[in-house]
Amino acid sequence: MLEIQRIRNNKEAIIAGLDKRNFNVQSILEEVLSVDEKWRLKKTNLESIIAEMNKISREIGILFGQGKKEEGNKIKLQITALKTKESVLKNEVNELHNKLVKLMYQIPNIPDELVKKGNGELDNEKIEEIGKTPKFGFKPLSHWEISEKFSLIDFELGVKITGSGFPVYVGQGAKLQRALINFFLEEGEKNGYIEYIPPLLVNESSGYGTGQLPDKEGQMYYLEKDDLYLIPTAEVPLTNIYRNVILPNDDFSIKIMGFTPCFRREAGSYGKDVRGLNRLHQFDKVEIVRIEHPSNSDKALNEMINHIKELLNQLGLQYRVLRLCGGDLGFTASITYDFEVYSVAQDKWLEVSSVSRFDTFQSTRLKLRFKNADNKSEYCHTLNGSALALPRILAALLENNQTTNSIKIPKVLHKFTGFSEIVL
RNA sequence: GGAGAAGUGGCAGAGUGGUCGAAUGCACUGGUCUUGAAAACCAGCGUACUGAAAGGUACCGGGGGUUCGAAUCCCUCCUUCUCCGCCA
Repeated sequence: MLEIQRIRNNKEAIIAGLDKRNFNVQSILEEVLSVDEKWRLKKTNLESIIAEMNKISREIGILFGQGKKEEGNKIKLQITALKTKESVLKNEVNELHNKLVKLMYQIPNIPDELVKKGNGELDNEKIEEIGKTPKFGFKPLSHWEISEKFSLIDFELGVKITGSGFPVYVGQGAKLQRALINFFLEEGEKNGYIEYIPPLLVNESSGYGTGQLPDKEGQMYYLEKDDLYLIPTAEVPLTNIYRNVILPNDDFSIKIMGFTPCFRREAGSYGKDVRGLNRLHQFDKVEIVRIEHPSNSDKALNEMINHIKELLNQLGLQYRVLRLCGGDLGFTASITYDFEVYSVAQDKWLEVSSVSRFDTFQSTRLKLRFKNADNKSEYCHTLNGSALALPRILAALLENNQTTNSIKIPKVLHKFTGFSEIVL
């Protein structure tokens, strides 16, 4: 969430920034400021009453210590009036604070200067497009047709075992999947990321820490019996490693990654969007996360972008990079670049990665800080990105590398798959 | 799952109702001494909110309660350890 100081001091800039999201924040901000002021006033008031009570209590202690019981009991009466005042004020302060937090949780992150105002997908800026559209001498099949033809993925079996959106990878399909995971992890390692295998279920605090809660509650699977959520992305457990952490100095750059399955309810999705591997309830992903000094977060973002481009280059996929407009930007991000690969058979761009900088939006919730040169704590910047999400990469690989009787496997994967093509 | 014990500052470890934000040791930082280092000695050494500052407030696993007053008593949850049961 935004720092309250920032709201106090930069109201106009925040309004202008959020206008790019078409988010009219003016009335919320005004309410925040007025609640904040009332809250601080009442709190000061309350604290001075408590201070008075503490003082009297201490005196009572001294009197009792000296055996002056009667005098002590006499003073006790002074406190009764203060106590009533205290409990009333305490309720007011709590109420105001809850109200304040609730309001603050409604305010999304301020978009970066580079982010353009826009309504949705159509207003995203294309930054670059790399690679060529493959040519076929025949009508290319969709990946779900290929999966069936070569027995790589069994969607119906998934329906039988669980339900739609839970595909079963079989034989060489499974191995290809595993190869991609290994390839992504190995590239991450080359780029200095430390690998974690985190829990796939997280508690409520973790959900709040990275911002999935409260605004994306419906998107996550929830286990009521144990009060736990299935992770929608490894971002949640990975970033929460650093919840409530104060890094000891200002010289740090934390690079971590993890492969996990991801679970998303995707309520409301339907039709051709969910066909095949396009949108799943369970999918695999390698996620990279960085914790950075504010002055280094832009550099980190660029490194991440280059890292992802390199992955796509090595896989030989045609792709484009988009900078999301304000309207399409996620709640917690200040800037996001989406990577989309082109699927010939579907004539469609498929999102395979999303790299975001959150500035201090997550770290304020996480209470993730570092000690600066003056030994004061400051909030870190957090960033994350998919490197990469598997299903759509697999879809594009199958579709773009098909011949009439085989699938060619990109060279970089051979050492992981043990085969260079899949044949009928 | 059942029975028991325990959770205190970076670590170790006192404190079982009153001036305790918390003894002591170690670690760490600064200083004295020394050619330098070690040792010794002296001093400092948690976080957050609020305030111009002085100060105030909160925090002894989390939450709630009793009390004029809680690290200390009560309730509840979490975690760790020991024993039993079950088990990949």
